[in-house]
Amino acid sequence: MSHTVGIRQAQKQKTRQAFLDAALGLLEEQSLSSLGLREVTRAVGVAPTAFYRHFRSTADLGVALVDEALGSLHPMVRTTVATPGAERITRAVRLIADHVAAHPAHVRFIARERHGGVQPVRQAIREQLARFAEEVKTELAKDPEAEGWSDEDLLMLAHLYVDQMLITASLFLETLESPEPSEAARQRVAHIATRQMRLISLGRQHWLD
Amino acid sequence: MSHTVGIRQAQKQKTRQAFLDAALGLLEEQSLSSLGLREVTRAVGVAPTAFYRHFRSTADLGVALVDEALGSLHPMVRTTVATPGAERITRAVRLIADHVAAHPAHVRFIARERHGGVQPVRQAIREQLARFAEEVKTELAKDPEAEGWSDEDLLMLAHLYVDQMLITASLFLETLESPEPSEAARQRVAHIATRQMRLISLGRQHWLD
DNA sequence: TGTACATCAGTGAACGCGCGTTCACTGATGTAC
DNA sequence: TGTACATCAGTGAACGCGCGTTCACTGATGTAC
Repeated sequence: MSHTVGIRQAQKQKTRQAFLDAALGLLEEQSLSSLGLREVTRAVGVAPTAFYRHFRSTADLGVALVDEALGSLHPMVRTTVATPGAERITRAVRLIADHVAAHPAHVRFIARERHGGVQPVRQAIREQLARFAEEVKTELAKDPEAEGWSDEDLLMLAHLYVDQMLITASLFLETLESPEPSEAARQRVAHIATRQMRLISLGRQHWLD
Repeated sequence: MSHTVGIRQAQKQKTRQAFLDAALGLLEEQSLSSLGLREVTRAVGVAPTAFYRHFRSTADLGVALVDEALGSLHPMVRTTVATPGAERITRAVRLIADHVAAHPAHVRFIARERHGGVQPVRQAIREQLARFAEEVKTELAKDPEAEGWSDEDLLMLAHLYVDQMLITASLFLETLESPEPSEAARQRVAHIATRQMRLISLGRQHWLD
């Protein structure tokens, strides 16, 4: 009764994932526009031509990586922003810190390629970030504080939060990249990020004064 | 009496500048980590080996580009932030819009390589941005509004402004890159950026409440 | 269950090409007298 | 001002190498009956 995927298709998925993992590893020290197809296949341990069974080009692989890196993050961001009161900022900063610690290569990839040299990948990231902004806007709109706010202003604020989250993620990343990664450095970033978001929230509270 | 540079040195400077200009052009559509040495010399119209008379590597050239792109911007940022009152934000947004319109390739380069795949270039950009933040902090400290603020909080705020300026610059850039660059799109970015900075300023005013 | 054929993920050889770097060079510019 | 030597920005040939892409292939998996 239960439908199994088939050995062939399962194996194909596995190889595809191996391509994504290998590429992500190689992209820690270079950008996508210099990533070679043969380099990736070598890291996976297959023939160069096998690449074409999965992706048209490294740009195509890059777009797949964008979805992997950001696709599953939407519900978590939504939930975090939906947290009421002062706890929202604390949770947001912790979410970012944990996510960077758990998936540093994904975060680096997004930060790097957001303005990188491969147009379709930039586009894919821009679309994902626009989705995040829309979702943050939707959650912010539910706050009592959102009363009297125009849709336009809420979206402006949502973008401010999303950009701020990205900046914070990239600062956490730098603490991991440093020769001597320290808990103290992470605490410092968390401290600054928390206060920057508090300052923005304060601005929000007095926006309609 | 006047000291001329010498024909040889003047010619060398001219060639060096041709390298920088050519590289900047090529970097509109790729990132530094994929920029080839031969590609640059071909664009300049000299032999590949001439490159080594000026730079050790393309990474070295990248660092030179960082200084060219950001080095001369410090006095302008200082003056703008020193503007008192509500005019400060208007002037800052106009400064950014004008700078992006005048030097789009420089702005794109900085946005792209800030998190790019070439460590020395990332480092150079980080140092320049830290200088900007310090300078903004110094100017902010002169405001009456800065009374009661700790140095740490002023620097936190300065970073927020600097990051915000970069985000705005990169949004102006996107309006130029779009297939149909419109004055309306630029106005929209200016409008949003102005209100985002106003919101931050509002937060600043109520920080010590 | 068994057989005969179709599909298709991964192979391996081959291609032409542009890459970064080396080296000894040339000839205009600079300098000492 | 003129001469003899030094400097050095740019040259051009040569190198070994890895690149992306093509093609016909193999053999395990899937499917029809």
